[in-house]
Amino acid sequence: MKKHQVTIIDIAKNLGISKSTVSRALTNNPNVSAETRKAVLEMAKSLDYQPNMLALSLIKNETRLLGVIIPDIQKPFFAAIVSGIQHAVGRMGYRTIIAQSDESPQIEKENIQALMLSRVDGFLICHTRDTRNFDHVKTLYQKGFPLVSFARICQELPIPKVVEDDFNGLYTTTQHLIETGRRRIALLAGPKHMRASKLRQQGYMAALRQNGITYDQDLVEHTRFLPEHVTSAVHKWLALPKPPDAICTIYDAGGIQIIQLLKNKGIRIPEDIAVAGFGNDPVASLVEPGLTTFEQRPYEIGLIAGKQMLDTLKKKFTDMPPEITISQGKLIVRSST
Amino acid sequence: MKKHQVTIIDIAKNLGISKSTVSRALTNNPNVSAETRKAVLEMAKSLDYQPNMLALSLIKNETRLLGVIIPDIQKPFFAAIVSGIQHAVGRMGYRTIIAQSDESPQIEKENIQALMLSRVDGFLICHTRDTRNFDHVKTLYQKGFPLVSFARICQELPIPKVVEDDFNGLYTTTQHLIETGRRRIALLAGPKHMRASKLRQQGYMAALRQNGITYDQDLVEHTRFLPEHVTSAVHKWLALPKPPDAICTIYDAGGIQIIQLLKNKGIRIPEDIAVAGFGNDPVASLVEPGLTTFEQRPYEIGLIAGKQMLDTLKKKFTDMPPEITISQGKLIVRSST
DNA sequence: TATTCTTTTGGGAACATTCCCACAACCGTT
DNA sequence: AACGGTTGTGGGAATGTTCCCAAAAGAATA
Repeated sequence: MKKHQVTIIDIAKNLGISKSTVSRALTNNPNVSAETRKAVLEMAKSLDYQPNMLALSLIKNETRLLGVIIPDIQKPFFAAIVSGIQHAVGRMGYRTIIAQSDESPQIEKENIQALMLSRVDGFLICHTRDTRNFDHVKTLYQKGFPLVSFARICQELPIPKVVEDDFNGLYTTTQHLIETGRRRIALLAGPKHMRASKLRQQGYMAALRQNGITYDQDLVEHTRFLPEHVTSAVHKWLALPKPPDAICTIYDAGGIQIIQLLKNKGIRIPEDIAVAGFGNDPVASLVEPGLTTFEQRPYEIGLIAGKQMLDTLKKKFTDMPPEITISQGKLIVRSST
Repeated sequence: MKKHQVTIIDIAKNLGISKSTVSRALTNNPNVSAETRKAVLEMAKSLDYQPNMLALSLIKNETRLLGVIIPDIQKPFFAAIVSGIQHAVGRMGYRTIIAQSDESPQIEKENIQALMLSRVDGFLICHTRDTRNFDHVKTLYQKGFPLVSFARICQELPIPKVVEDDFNGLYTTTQHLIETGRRRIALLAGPKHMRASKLRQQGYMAALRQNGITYDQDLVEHTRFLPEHVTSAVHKWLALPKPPDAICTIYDAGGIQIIQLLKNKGIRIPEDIAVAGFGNDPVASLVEPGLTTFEQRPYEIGLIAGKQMLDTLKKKFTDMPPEITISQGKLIVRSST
């Protein structure tokens, strides 16, 4: 079944020369006579020789493979980032191994350890919503692996980071809601410990403060991005003596679910309650009414992250501590507000 | 920067024993005394030894890496398949390198050649919508690479194939439209040479025939899945002396676009024209009206394809020619029909 | 013709690991 | 005491490649 693979030694034997000479001919080394090179190239072609990258990797200790750790490839946001990363690093001959953590910190850790053993040349990591311990990434850092952190970043290491326009996104969205006459604006946030959620909430609070609206703790709910959390948050808000006249969320899927819930209850959007999201997922424009949302460009985030990885691999960042890069976004107003 | 990596030779030197013995202790080979094994394990731990999979791969000529070739990871259909594949093969310690062809047959070919050089252990391939020449896959087959073809399959090789419920899907959908009183049913198909498109069209035609409806060539349009093709098809149909009272498509994105187009023209759905899709993309339930569609389970397709790959790797299919597997679907009726 | 310089080639180490073979040490049996 | 068996260990080949060093062959100079 599996026949002997053709090696440079086979070429050498067939031509009665040494493997060193064959290697030179194949690698464009100048120290070969023109006729020898020609003979080697022809023989390589006729034997259908394929270089064995494994042997090369072993010598150079470089695989040209990058590990990409994401929670879930089925989320359009992550799929777009992966696409961006691949297009950025593919030009330089790097391939990516995608590993999904399924939002489990344990699996995230296992994936990283497995890819470390596979000797990938670097890691691009987006943590699970529950990752709070970063020891596994610190180990990577100590071992000298090039690292780039994106979206849900690790702040405890001096590595390149690419994030969304968190603060500004919710600041702008909240500002827009206030400008359209809303005063009791609820916020569907994420896990309390999560950096992006905290920043987005700060943007929301800053807009309220700037417009002289007092912050009402009852109008802010924290979720772990699960549908049941959204349902209970909405029910809680609707049961308030003074229910909100607008709800903004830190993620589109939550906004879309809220639209469905409110429609089912016969509540008019945006007349009774306005709804806004974050991210501009492909679905945001398809729901009825269209979801007002702060656009993010995940593909661009991937491109930037990939670029940063290439720079790190070229050791451009030997001294200067790598900065955090914010991918700008903009508000897209649709009929939900 | 990059310090010397710890090898079994370092362990051997530190303990004053040979590398063979260290190797045995580390691989649970029985021919080591209990005390030696203990000493080796402790030393390995204290030196933070990490086995080098590259060397192992070189010896065994096996990387535990699989190449997955898809057109576009940003399409939910392919993202779900990838997820299924990963979960199926991950259990057996296989990792996947995802390569996107961006619907370009040329890039598809280049990706396959690059991954071949990287010595992946097998390929799971979904071709571009324009791939008609399969020489690159035949080369792979001749070289003995395990192959699995899914969704847009290559029919010219005796390899495992996993496909959607093509014929039945459009047969059932068309049948449903007829049962709800439709008589002039248009079909938005795909490229003429594409197997899935042909089969789906056959399902559509079979349902018409069985109900005594004569096939009208004017009601069938072929697209390359681009939005502009959809627009011109719809315009053409609406300009007919007797426009259709239903439109079914072989992909959800087309159906959704048609819904938008008709709504913009003030045409009522489903009263004036009913619309049906294929695939049950996540968005199908979110548009208004909800898109009736024939559900496919891409995650399941991925699981099956991954399973078939594992079987092929275990050489289960030495003799029997591998069959084509059809992932069953079912009609989901929503308010667009 | 001898000497130096350049070009081309071959031999072997190195990368990290496993596996086969040989040998030593120890044990029990005759 | 000699023999056969088991158990633990070391040495070296093998995987496919590159790279360094030495040497051979050829060309150019004195």
